[in-house]
Amino acid sequence: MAAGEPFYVTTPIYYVNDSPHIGHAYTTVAVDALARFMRLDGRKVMFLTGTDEHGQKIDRSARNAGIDPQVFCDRVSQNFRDMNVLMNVSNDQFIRTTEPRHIKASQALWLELEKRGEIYLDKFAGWYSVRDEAFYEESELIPGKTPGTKLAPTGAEVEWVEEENYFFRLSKWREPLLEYYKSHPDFIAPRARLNEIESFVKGELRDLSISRTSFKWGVPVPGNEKHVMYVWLDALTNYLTAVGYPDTDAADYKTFWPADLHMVGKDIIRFHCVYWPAFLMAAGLPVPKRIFGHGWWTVEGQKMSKSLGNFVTANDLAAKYGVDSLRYFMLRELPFGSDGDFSHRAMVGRINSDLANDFGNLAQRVLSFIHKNCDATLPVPAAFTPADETMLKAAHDLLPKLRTEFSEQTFHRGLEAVWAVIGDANRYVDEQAPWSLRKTDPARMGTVLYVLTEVIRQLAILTQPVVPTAAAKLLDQLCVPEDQRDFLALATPLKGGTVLPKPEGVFPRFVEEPKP
RNA sequence: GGGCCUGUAGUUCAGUUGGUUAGAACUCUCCGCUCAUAACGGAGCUGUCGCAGGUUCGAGUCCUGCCGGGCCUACCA
Repeated sequence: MAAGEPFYVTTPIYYVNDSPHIGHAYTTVAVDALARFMRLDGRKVMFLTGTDEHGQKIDRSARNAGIDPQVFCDRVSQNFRDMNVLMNVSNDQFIRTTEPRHIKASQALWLELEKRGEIYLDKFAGWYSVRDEAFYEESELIPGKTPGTKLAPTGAEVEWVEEENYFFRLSKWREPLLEYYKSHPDFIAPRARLNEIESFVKGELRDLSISRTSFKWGVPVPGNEKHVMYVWLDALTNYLTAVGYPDTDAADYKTFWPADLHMVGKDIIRFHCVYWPAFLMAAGLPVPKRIFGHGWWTVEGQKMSKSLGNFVTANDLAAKYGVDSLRYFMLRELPFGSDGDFSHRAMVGRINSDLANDFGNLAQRVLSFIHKNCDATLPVPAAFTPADETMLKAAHDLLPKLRTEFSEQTFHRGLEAVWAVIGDANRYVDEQAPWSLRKTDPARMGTVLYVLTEVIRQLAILTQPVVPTAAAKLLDQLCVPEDQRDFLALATPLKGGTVLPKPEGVFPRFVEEPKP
């Protein structure tokens, strides 16, 4: 991949009806790790996240709280910004769908679709769920608790709605979508999601209702102010807004569109893999390169829900386990894309085994040895032995491997590869036994310590995307200047003779609170 | 009803186009080391690879049926 090549990656915009929980943190952290990786690899990155602030649900929530919807959105949107700061997220932009630039972009996209004959006005009637933002067939409904009421299959309340709606000619895009999936086999990931989407599109694709008249909290439809735009049309457009649309001559638009990756939870892949590319094709705009639908976390084996009261916020977890540990856990614990379980036991296992014992202790045992036995000075190496070369090569071979894994979002495999080298390094310490060499061959001891320190430097540089704070501390301890921490710097080895500060552990063990 | 995915050591998972004694990590046991965050290294233990058939010289790996788990989607009421 050429240096300076653009990389545009997004999280979904989060619906401000929720407060940030582990699921939001998960998506954002994955994208953050990817964005950091690409920046370190010399790519020109645009990392976008933000909040989705329109729709009837929000309107009602605000009204229930007795406040203006905009005030409500301001308040809740701030929670997501706070989460980003807390989780050490390096987003380049934070977009809100209530911003003027976004309203402008959404209306421009609407007008473009209208101009191309992709939108028509029709009468629509059906059972509508405010919570799900969706219409249901009569046959799908289940009886509610009180006689006469009906519920959606999701358990949400539905109401009979009759209104005049604008429709998008989705049905027309069935074939082009199927062709696009076929010619872009990496468009939908993981693979299993592609099958789902394909079978959905192969069925009957109905035209999509894309406006509402029953409430006002949304982007007004240009030319017909009785209507506001369907929230998903409004929401998806955020990815264009952020790069300057409708100004297709804008520098950011030209650089970054189409997006390289939209990372989303598996619940919203249909909107991203069907509606979004259809809107774009219909508007004559390029389609994003890839949609990744990741899985869900359960908590201690149970589905997370408000009613069960096991709702885990990002704040709680970060406070309890630490931000780096949490980030590492989320990306390492399960194959990225699959569902997984978040348990205290598994979390502590990762912290203590992988971070503290393997990586943290490797750095500590080496650096502290240098501190005590080499006047705190990094030794100048003599000629390398085959064992040294093997050790160094293992570290050098990581970057190409990580490039592959990160570009496919198989973060767990990338981390596994890094930890394999950490294991090699721990073995190398034992085999070389610098504590014995200290008495028999101090020069050789120096070379061994140098090799280890150099390997630790590489490991620290490579783990920055996942554990940015700890990796930075480690690089500080190696006296690596701030501008020597990108992947290009991997090729420039440490210079012997540097005086190193007294080392401190960067990954503390998690110690259980004694039971009272 | 149709479709997709899935069921492998106590746990979480790998197992490439079917090929010699089924692997890793964590846990556990023993041994070694003593630089280090009671950390590191080595060895070992545990499996009828969901069940039953079939194809094959040979199947965890392909086919059929059944059982269990998850998901998408349709329809009748």
